[in-house]
Amino acid sequence: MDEAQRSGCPINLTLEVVGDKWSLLIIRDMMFGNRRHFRELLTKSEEGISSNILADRLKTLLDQGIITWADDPSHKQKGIYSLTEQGIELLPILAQMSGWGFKYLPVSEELGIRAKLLSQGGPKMWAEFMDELRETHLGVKRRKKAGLSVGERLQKAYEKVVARKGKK
Amino acid sequence: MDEAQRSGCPINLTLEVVGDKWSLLIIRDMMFGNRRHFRELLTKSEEGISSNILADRLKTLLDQGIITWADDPSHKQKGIYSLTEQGIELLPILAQMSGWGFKYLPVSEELGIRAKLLSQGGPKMWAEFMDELRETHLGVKRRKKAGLSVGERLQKAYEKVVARKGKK
DNA sequence: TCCAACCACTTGCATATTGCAACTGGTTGT
DNA sequence: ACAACCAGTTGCAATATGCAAGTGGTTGGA
Repeated sequence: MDEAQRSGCPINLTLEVVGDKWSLLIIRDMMFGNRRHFRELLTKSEEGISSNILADRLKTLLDQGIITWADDPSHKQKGIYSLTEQGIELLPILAQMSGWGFKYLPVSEELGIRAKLLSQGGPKMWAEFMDELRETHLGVKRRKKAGLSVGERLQKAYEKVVARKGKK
Repeated sequence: MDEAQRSGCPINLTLEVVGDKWSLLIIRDMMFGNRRHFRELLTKSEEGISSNILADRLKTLLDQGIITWADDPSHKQKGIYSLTEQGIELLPILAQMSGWGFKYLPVSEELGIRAKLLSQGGPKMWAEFMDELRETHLGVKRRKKAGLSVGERLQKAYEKVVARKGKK
């Protein structure tokens, strides 16, 4: 990793941290797919990241304070990666990217449904989802809302599309 | 450019289009700095992109329908690059990145002031700025609002910080 | 107890992308 | 007529990425 930065512009600095093709996908999988172990991130992602790149990116994200690492008490070798508050606050960026991609790019139906819901839900839904992430990743308790969580709603919608497509 | 895509996920697709270290900086300079010619983008950016990379990225952005190119009637060699609606709608992504970078990264004071204002202004200010961009880049007339435009306000704020820092 | 499967990576090497500097061919203003 | 400006292109070195295989260890079941 190089330390020389190109400029003090916030957009530039953000791009220097997460502006590559993989970092935000790892964050996405941690947020929406609840992938927390190395192996999960490696094998359960749509895109097939290779292990050396994944290792390198996780290291960078750790250094940057976007994720943290902890032992998994259930397994001596497993570690659990968690998002920090800083990492959780990347959600609005992902949500905006998701909405833009959904509008202008050839998104697949099953993977687009989340983008659609998230986009329709707007900042209010994002804030709710971020609160859920704070609970899962930071252990911050929150008041139970009535009905399904945002995470659950997104998951259900995804599964519904997959089921429907499988039937056809 | 390769055509093989990694997945139909909207976030992934967006990253494949603008997920490199330069594309969004070019868009940023077109939006906030009103850089419209090759030479302006090349020399007046904070970061110092090299000409071959700039040429390559402009080509990609053209192919993707994010910008357009037109002759500059005032100069036979000059071309003018403009944002399309699709390009203008990248603003919320830039605004979110800007806000996140401002909050968590070592942003310089003069370059951070825009991020701060844009973040405080929220989606309403972004929408107004996008309307201004539609006027400048697409020729869409809009109703004049009272007072300074968002673009002008951001520019004034920037100049004010620069002037103050120069004095010290 | 043994062994296959799983765990988190690391290593070596080929390929692709980036970055620098110089260069091209043309236009504009004085 | 000539220097400065215009939009790039070219060649090459340095860096980053991607693939496949390997490392050293843990776990769970027969």
